[in-house]
Amino acid sequence: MENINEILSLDSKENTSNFSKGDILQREGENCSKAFFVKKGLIRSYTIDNKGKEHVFMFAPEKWVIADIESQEFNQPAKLFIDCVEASEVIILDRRLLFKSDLNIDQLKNNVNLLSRRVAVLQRRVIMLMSASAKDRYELFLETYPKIPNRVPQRMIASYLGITPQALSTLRGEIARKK
Amino acid sequence: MENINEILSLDSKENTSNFSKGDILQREGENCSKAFFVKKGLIRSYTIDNKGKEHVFMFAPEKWVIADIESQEFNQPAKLFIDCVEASEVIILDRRLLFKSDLNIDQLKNNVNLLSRRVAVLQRRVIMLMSASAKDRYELFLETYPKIPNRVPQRMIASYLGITPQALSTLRGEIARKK
DNA sequence: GTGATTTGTTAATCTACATGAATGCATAGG
DNA sequence: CCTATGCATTCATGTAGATTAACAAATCAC
Repeated sequence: MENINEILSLDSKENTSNFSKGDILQREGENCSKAFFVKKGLIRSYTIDNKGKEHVFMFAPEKWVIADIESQEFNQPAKLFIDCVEASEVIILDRRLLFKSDLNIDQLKNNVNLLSRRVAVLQRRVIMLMSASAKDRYELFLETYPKIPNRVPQRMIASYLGITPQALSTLRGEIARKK
Repeated sequence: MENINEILSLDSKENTSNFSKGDILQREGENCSKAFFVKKGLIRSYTIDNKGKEHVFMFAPEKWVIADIESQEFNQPAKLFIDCVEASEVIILDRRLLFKSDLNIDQLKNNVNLLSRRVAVLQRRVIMLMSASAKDRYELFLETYPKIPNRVPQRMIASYLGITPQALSTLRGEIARKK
């Protein structure tokens, strides 16, 4: 969701809110018509499975948008939690504003591009999850989010990769030893 | 990509082509501006990793659309192969027609919805790949594609699930024994 | 039809990663 | 300041699924 000119132009019409580290913007089960644009800080979305285990779906550093598109699209209560990894400044957008209202052709084309980009990123992630080892996935994470590894606790990175913090620790140990 | 009225309306302007089982519609490395709408039959997309192993990305039975959106979006040569699991009748669409040309507002809104749906499906698949066991993934596959399990070779289902054919065979054995 | 290749199944062994527990550090609250 | 809780790391052990191999059934080529 890199092209953000349009979103920023909505800034004046929408609220910018400030949140502290750990604040929860959306809980599982809630009605979720909101999307969150990160002006400053770092937020993440995640599920909690039936064994109580967290699975980080994505991180959103500055200028990224985060939303529970699956639940919105199927008109279901939220499947994802969204909370702040750092203190953050967030523009809260109504999803209907982004996708449904009386936008003009250029805005709609822009949205088509935003969504295509999102599909592309997810396609890559699915292929990666199916075919790559934990080490390869860690390396792709570093590429995808080059600026955030030192801002995110190890356990969240592990959760994003689909492995345990212990496995990530061992992995990092091996990588460090090789260099 | 369930809402297909618009696509079907393009039918007359576009070519319908017939393919035999095994025919390849797109190869890795090719320029890929096409999307494929399946009128009849069954096609799939997949990657081949650097160890020569296939990973099925998705199946497209009747009325589904398949395309390598990642490569198109980033203007790269195709990452995905696309071929026919069964003899198929396919409408070949130019991606630019679907996403880029002078469409009217309703058509663009429709495309936004198609892409949102696609994002939603991929979000679900990512979460599933991260958190679910092979057995759970198999059950979700049966839900996602209720009509095709008997039309697709086991090895392709295994590949879609991210496991080996042997593991799937054992799994199916266990499920059958329990019933 | 016949032989050859591909497919699905079962079983033995191997391995990447999970799980559980112990330890040293850090950060937070009183 | 001290204690408590959480976090990262390491190690011992467990396990889901990979790998390899063998074989039967199905499909393909001719």
